[in-house]
Amino acid sequence: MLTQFIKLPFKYQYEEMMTRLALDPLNAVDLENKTVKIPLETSIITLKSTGTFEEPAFTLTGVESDEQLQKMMSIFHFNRSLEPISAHFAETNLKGLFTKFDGTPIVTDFSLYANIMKSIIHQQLNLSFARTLTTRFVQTFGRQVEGVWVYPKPEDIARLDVDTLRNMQFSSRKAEYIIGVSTAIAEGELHLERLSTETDETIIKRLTKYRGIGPWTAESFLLFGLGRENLFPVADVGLQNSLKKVWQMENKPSKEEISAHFDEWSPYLSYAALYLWRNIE
DNA sequence: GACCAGGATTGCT
DNA sequence: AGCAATCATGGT
Repeated sequence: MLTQFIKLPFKYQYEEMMTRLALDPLNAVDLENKTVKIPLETSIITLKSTGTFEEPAFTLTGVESDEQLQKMMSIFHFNRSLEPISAHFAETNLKGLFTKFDGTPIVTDFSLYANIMKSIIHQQLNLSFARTLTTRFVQTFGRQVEGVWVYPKPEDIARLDVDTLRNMQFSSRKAEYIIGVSTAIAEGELHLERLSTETDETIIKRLTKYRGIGPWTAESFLLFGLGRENLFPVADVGLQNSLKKVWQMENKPSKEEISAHFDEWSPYLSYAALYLWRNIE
């Protein structure tokens, strides 16, 4: 396919989104040229911004199939408008946040397996060390396509032993989780793409059966793997801290104090979470 | 040096 | 069902 041209009928914070992507050293982001290279299967697709916040426009090069095009549209939230979401939250107690961060999309990870691995690695670690570990993981076991790092295949990770990861500063428990989940995927027992058509509840139930995948990781899969719109990880400390700030509280709010607002924020709970995270970046 | 971090599991009441 | 200890290590 030739170059694709895309125009969006809604406001979109491309530069801000790119800056967030650039926080992960594995992402091939070029802020000067406003491009990012995305590895899909064996080819690299380049996204470039040619528009503005008010009138977003983009070019896509390297797309080889309609399926890849749809995948890109989905990853970057080009296929659904952000306007109804802004309108919805303008009537809620998060109005200020949604004014301030208007046009922030949910950008999903580039592969479902990458999402799960990244989440397990990030569990309980501060962001900077978590990124170090993730980068080390990908650059040791993954591969490069046209200069862009790609996560390894589950089969490759399934073959590792715990000590290999331990020597790379993974805890043995984290190493067990990573190898165990990768093994289940490699053997076909856990098929993430097939699972992705199920309901949120079913997916959480299925995923949390595996050692190393708890509620936080399962919810992260729904939100940043699949881009599901209506969930709020109440157990996430970052969200608790953000709400404490927004509501000007002495202490972090309890799960009950948070979930009391779910009716008000639904059916876009995920955006509430995303904009709250942005509030503490 | 304590305490926390975009948690999860295990074992104990 | 609910709590506490445990896990490894870097950041503050």
